[in-house]
Amino acid sequence: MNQQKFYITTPIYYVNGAPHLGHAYTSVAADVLARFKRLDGFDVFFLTGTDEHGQKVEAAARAAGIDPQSFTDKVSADFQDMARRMNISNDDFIRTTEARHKASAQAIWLKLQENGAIYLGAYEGWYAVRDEAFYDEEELTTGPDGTKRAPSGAPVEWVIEPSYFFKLSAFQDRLLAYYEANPDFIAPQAKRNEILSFVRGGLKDLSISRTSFSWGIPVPGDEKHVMYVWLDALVNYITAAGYPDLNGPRGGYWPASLHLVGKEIIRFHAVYWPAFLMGAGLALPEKVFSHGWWTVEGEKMSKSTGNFIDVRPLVEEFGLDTVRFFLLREVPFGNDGDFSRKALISRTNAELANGIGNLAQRTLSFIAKNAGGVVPPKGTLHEADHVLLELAAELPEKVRGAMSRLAFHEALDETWKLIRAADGYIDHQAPWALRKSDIARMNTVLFVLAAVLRTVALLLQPFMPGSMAKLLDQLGVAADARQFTALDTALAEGTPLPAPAGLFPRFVEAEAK
RNA sequence: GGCGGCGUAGCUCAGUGGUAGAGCAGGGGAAUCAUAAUCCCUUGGUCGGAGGUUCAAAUCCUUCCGCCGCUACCA
Repeated sequence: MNQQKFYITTPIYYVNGAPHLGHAYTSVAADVLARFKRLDGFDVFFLTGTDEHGQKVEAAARAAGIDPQSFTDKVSADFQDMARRMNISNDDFIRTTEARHKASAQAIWLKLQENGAIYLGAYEGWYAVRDEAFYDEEELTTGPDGTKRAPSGAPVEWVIEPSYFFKLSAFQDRLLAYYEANPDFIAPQAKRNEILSFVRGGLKDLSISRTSFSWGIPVPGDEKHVMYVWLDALVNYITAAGYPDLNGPRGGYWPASLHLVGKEIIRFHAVYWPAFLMGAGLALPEKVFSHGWWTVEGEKMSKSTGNFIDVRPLVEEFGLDTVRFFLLREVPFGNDGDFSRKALISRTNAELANGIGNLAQRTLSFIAKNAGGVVPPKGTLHEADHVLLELAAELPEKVRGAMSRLAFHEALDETWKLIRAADGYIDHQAPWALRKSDIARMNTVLFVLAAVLRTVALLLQPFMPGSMAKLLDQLGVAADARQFTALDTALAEGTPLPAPAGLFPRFVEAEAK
């Protein structure tokens, strides 16, 4: 069987700081999509990793008093720990300091050179030796003695340094034609508009080598230069597919189906990266999706306030699936949102504890006590049963549609409509009354509820893998019957069920003293 | 300045020409299987302001006000 391939990536995270909520968000979103596609029968390759070169990393290592490689080893390990603790199902974790990546980046450089997309020129600008940085004319101030100074106060001088350039300007028309021919390449729409406007405004050639520091991949044939970090970094996506040998076991995954990125790096992925690929004669990714940023308790996360939050303590306190759910439920993907303790508690109590948790508990404990602890026999279906089952039968396509647009919150919203409908159904059918009057009818009602719960649990697996595995266990669904194809088969009557146990405890905030 | 987005119930948002919607929060009632969870009913908006097109506008046009994003070579 030739499965359809789905290759999804997170950005590789820059190791000059520790992992925080923003990184976790991208990874969880990518993970949910990867899991969804696997359950839906795709051959998925899911990549994440760390971006480890560049001046900032070199400086951060120096500040920490260790060599850059030891420094990046440490920070990269922390990102890998976060991925593990968030239950991220990546198939590979790439580091740009790995030999396979150096080989790939140098190979693509040579290809670009061979294709005439690279030339040696000079980068000119106002440079502050003290800051080791270039500044724009507008950023400069004039000191009391009439000399130009950087915003930091450091003196600047006009520096001309040799640099290799990528002929980005030559790709403007081809990029615009590509955006035109592939209207969904950049999403959401507002970001596409920004990129279109940027590219239409004219592209300048891009300086793609540096001589002012050495922590990077050497330029082949001119080792005084290291490669510009973004060229180095972006290439990771194709390195993982085996480049320069795309005939290997993973070559079939290229081009990537989806690059998930934060909105601050959309340009690199939607302009530079496709241009590099065009220059190297390689296929372009199908889609780049830019998601929004989180504020925390209404405050922007920033270096100056130091209010970056690590999700790991939150996972300890609230549970992993609760945090995963909240991240994708609270805010439409693509929008900015606010992460507040109050919202996390009220959202998860209302929808997890009181919603699916309570529905599962009331159904399963009723079955355990009154239906012999097996999936009850289905009798004749009434109108109300058909209505609810029909709603459940329509859910997979609704969720699939939402997921294809990366509308996670919409997929969850549709699922919760069914959960609320099931709560209404159980109240109206009142199996606790049927227990005394009509056992066959009671069993039918319980069967319908169990069937609906199975549909919900199967579809929610990507979002909350641990909790939904528990729920499926409690519904007696075999481990090999949890792919989405199982949605087409009926729940087996008479299957013995284990004792039910709570899924999502209600969170009660400890009284402040 | 240029380009783009947004402004709809207390909150978060859906709704792109045909009698204003959802969830949460608020109010009233019911039920008791369940994690005191659930169900039913309900309060609440001159859809940022003004003008225009149309038989009909939250939805199209003009203008004004407010908020936000992009406007490249640190990543």
